[in-house]
Amino acid sequence: MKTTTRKEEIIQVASQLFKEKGYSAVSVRDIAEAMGIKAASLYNHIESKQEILSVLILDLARNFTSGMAQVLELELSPLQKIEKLIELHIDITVNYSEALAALNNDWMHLQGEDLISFTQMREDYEENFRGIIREGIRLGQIQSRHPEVILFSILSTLRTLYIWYQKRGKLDVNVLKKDMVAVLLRGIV
Amino acid sequence: MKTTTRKEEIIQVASQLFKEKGYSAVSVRDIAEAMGIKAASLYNHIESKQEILSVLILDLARNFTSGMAQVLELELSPLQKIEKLIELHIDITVNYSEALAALNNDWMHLQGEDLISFTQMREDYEENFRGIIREGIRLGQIQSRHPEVILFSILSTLRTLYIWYQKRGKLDVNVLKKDMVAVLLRGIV
DNA sequence: ATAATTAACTAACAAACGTTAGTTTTGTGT
DNA sequence: ACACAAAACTAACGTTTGTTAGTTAATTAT
Repeated sequence: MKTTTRKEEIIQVASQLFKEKGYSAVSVRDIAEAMGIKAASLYNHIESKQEILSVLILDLARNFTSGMAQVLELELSPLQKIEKLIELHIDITVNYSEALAALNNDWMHLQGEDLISFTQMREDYEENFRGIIREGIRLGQIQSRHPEVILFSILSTLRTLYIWYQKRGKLDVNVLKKDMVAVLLRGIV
Repeated sequence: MKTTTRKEEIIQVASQLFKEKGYSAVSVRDIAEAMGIKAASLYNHIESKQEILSVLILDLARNFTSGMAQVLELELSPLQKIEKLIELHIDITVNYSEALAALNNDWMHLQGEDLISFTQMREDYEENFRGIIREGIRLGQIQSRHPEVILFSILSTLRTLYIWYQKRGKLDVNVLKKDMVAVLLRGIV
């Protein structure tokens, strides 16, 4: 039962092109050509070029949001929660690296309500993450540094992992998780 | 003696727009409007839109390259060299954040020889950084983990610092350097 | 076999794109 | 006041952009 609709195919092909050149530099004719059809034919399946971006980014953003919600429900220490979040990011990186590229680089090209709800989700996600770090500091599990520096250092690494993961040929996900947790939490020294 | 030529003004204005929307999503008419002139007038000062991108990115890339060269010449331990490199990135982030955005996000829109020499500089830079990490591991100063994970974790944080630095209103550069070095080298635990 | 649906096609649109040519305005030094 | 250079202008160019309309071919359901 492999049901990939034509629309999903288009979105997938488009996401690969977006990853390479960015949303604005990819024309609908580029997408069509990559699928071996004419540009106009795309519009039997999609409403607009915008819709592709919207689906790509918002679906993934909801993915992050629900992942965060699940972690927050668990009865874990702050440090263990951060570990879970690192694993969440890595899982998403491995499975949705193209959508992740769009989310990272092209979110500002969303329009109207889409842009608003994305920004909101992103803000909430970061705020939740920050809360976990604060709690970790309060409990003495995390160094008493400005939470913002810690949050940023972890998030920026996780967010750009997709660039690096494809380059360094698919190493084992579980090894990667272990190493990332070690480096991000305990440093390199 | 403040000599900012008109060309430099254009490049600076353009870089701010590129930072917000990316090279491809900014038209020469956008740039002109931001300067209060007509698009055609830009061409009294620049050769092409491409030239703006080229100047922005390659100048900065050479900046990184020479910074790395200086660090390599110093008689320092690997760990101290990494500290210097972190400081180099932070200095560049503070002073050239717009060009840094272009370098990070729009380098793939360089053409011909520019693209080749950028890619080469970037590769060399990373290879030098990797060498320092390897040496640190050899000397037992750095944890014996895959150098690639360490390199990536540090570089991705430093490369995206510009996004975060502007948002969290200009905190003191020296404090930032200290905190970044601490977090990146010694972790958060 | 026929009807209905799906998905491709050609042709064209108005708008926006980077850029060129030729001209006029603005500012500076003599 | 005049000459010269710098920097703006208007007008237009050929392309490319996202998208629509209308039509045809291919597939599936009855």
